[in-house]
Amino acid sequence: MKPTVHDIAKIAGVSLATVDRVLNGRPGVRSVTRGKVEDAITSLGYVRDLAAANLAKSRTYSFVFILPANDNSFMIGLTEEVRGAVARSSSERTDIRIVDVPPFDPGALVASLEAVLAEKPAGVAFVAIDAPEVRAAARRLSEAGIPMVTLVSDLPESSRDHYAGIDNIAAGRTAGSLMGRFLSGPLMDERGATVAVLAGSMLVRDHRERLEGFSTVIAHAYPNVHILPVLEARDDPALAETMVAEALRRNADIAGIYSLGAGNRGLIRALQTAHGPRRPLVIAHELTASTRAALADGVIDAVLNQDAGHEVRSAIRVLKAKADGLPVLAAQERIRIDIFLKDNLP
Amino acid sequence: MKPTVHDIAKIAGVSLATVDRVLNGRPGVRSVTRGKVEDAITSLGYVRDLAAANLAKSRTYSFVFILPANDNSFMIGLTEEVRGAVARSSSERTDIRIVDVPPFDPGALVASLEAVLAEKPAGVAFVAIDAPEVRAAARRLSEAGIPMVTLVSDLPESSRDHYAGIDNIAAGRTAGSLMGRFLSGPLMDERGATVAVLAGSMLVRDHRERLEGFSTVIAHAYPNVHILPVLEARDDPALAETMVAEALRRNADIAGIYSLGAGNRGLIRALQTAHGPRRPLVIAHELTASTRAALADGVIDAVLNQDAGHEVRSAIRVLKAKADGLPVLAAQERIRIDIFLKDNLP
DNA sequence: CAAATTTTGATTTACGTACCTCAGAATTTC
DNA sequence: GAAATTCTGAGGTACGTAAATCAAAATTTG
Repeated sequence: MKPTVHDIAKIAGVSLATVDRVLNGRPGVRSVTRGKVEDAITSLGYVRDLAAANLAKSRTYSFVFILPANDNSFMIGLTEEVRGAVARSSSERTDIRIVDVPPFDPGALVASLEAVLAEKPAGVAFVAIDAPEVRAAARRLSEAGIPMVTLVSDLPESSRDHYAGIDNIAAGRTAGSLMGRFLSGPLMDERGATVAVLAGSMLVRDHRERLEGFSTVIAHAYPNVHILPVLEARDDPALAETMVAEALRRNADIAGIYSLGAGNRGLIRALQTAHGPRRPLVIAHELTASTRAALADGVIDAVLNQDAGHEVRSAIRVLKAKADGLPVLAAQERIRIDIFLKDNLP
Repeated sequence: MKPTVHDIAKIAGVSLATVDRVLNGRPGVRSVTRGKVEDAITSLGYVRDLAAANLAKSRTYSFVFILPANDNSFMIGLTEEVRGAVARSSSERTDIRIVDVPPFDPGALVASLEAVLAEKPAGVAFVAIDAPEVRAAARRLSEAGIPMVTLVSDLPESSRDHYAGIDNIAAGRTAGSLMGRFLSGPLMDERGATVAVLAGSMLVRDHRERLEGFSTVIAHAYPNVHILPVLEARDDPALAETMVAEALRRNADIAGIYSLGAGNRGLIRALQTAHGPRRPLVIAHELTASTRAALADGVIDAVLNQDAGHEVRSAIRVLKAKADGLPVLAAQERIRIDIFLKDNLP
């Protein structure tokens, strides 16, 4: 039988009230008595029954998710997943609020974080922007003892407790490796091959890191692949379409395209209307309705994906664990880089 | 405020005891009264608080995991993950027992299932063997109302409630697609390329399905890739080593190897000692210490993996949900086919 | 040594559900 | 219409913890 507070009281020779005072750090216990109780706790191997404790406290975990109001499919999907968690909140004892912020705007994010700080929730998740003022705001939340998880884009060397997202350098490296291997052969002659990179913004850390990983692998393992200057389309489908179309027109020998950001609808349209000598090899990020269709049609060759649902569920689990001072299961919370070819589409 | 049993009693104009009788299907309620209570339940949108109910029942979920006593790294890792779950069992209200069975032995598996049936646990997970007698034993468990989850290898069209494992046909297709693309070019001349397949046993469904997916893609998309007759090494490292060494000796022009089973230690040893004109392209299954090292060293080119930890945690979640008659979150329980290149090793 | 203060014990209520008993009411059966 | 049977209500205890009150004991302070 699992030991209970009653067992502790019996073993320590004190009353239940004193055990409760020790367990919940309430005042009014001499240190000798506290010692006896603590000894009993360790000797019995007591662990508090969280379900019973939460029931007694009639506790709900109040969490805030700060999400950029970006209209690309990935962010919409992410928001949808958070909504799903909101729908499940009653059975999970959570109370999740979604706060929208303008995208790519450090000031707005800081303002939201400050507002959140005032209401003292049990935890906060947000898509980070890598800026000093955001880091400072995060520090204030941390000092207020509010658990914090970054979603999708990280804020390293900050006071956040956890990052629920993929390793973007590894993702970039993987894309580079696939690009190199797929190009070697049919699409590459002795003079090498030219590759274009389409990004959202080099201000966002995840995009920078993907590019870094990609470039490193290409430079080291596939030296005769040349990378063109990065096209920054701000994750905007329309802008992406014109930029890619323009690039394909100028450079007829583009053999591969790596799209490391969002807004792939535009990329796909540009690819479908272009008619060069041969179709370029395309690797993109995030499995959405449009990239999935493009993959099935052979317009895109591979999609690297991060599972938004997993990220959201993981963020919630971690926030709960941190709120309770419990350890997290690292293996369960690692977000994978999914690689989809048309053969393993779910 | 979430409605409670007290609210139902108030709204329905009955006592708490009657509400309890209706909720827990106890006898002694006239159908008119039952109707009033049920109306109140639906109108209030009442859902029973599982945590409180489990506390009141001081319930623990007793689960049995039947695992083949195979000594390859994957099965050892799987068992390890179940052990981890056992370690967490006190905080998760589970009581998990591990039962070992001899591998590839339908009779032994049936005997274990029968033994499990006698003790009436709250759920059973097992690595299925695709045989009629196993299907029959599963039916008996199902008729006894015991939730059942197949792990790693499925028993389709049976009475199991859920399969916690990957889509092996898709895995085989993915391997075929990677093999075809990676071979096209440097390793393939006009005459095509020869590929060897190493399997455990064609008696196990997951191996058959992987081969099926692989062969289909090769036949359709890469017709000038020739597949040699399958080598069946019973997931035994020693046997695998001799068979692969022998095959490489006979067939100097093997350009690729697809290892779709376990026991890759032997394959790797054979590859390291062989010295043909050029290293074959190798795609294997399951990320273990040895395949990971081989991937890092460039002896293996890609590893398809199923996350044993995810499978075990998923099986437990699903068994719990089934035991409680709750729905499962399909997206959360889908086991991914992880693709690892040396660039995205975790 | 008395007074003030701190520490401790005993007891209670609560969280939301399960499960039990017993008495009384309603209904059915004869 | 009485007896037997079936329903229903009222109330309690339990699960393991939280949190409160109040009195009694121990300790410290003056």
